[in-house]
Amino acid sequence: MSRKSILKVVHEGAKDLHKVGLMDEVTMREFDAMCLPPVKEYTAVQIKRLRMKHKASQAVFAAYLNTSKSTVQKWEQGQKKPNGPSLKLLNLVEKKGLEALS
Amino acid sequence: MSRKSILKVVHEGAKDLHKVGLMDEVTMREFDAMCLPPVKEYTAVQIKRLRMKHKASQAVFAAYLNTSKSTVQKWEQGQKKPNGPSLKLLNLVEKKGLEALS
DNA sequence: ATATAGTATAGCACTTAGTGCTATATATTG
DNA sequence: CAATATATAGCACTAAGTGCTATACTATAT
Repeated sequence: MSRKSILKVVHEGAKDLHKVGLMDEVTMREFDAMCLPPVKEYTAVQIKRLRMKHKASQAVFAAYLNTSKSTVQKWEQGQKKPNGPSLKLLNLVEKKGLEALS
Repeated sequence: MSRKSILKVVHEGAKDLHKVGLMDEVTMREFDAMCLPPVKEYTAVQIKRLRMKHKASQAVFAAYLNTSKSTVQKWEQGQKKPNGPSLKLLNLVEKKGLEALS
């Protein structure tokens, strides 16, 4: 059994506890946060591939992420690395597509 | 007729053009980007309200946004303002809930 | 009553992402 | 050829972000 599926099962169990009233809302939220999928990091070329996969120019891609064109350029050239929230957005794009940011 | 609905109608028309083949994928993406909903700004207290509305502690909220607890604190105290990508995430939370970031 | 744990506020020092600008190169299209 | 869109590149500045520590306020449990 993979580590991932173990987490999933435990999480299901926690949701049951919540239904029965043994775990309140706030604690439940805490638990959910601990089960958040790890945020993946990207290399410069991976970012570029991700963008082109969605047929977006640097300008358009930047618009979706609400950042500047030059920032996207620096990511793709490896001059700068996207910080936490930016990485989160990149992960969302990979998982759910650009439209998920609309 | 509101400006918003005008944009919506024009956008629908563009999608039709796309279906008929008069507008290619790339151009379509450009168009979509221009129709992106404006990203709303938040005051310190608005950020705090948004977080509490979702029954999340500062630590949990930070985890969802993939940022640090102290950054969330500074936002809520008005010491710092969330940058572009962070604002985008806050907008997503308000529109689709915290779970949308999973 | 007091100890414990979770949460929130506050301040400090440092690092680096982010921004804006300009310039150049290259397709690509009219 | 001219013109537009796109991408690469470098520079200088600002401010967000991070990590840390300390304090205070709950609320719950012992």
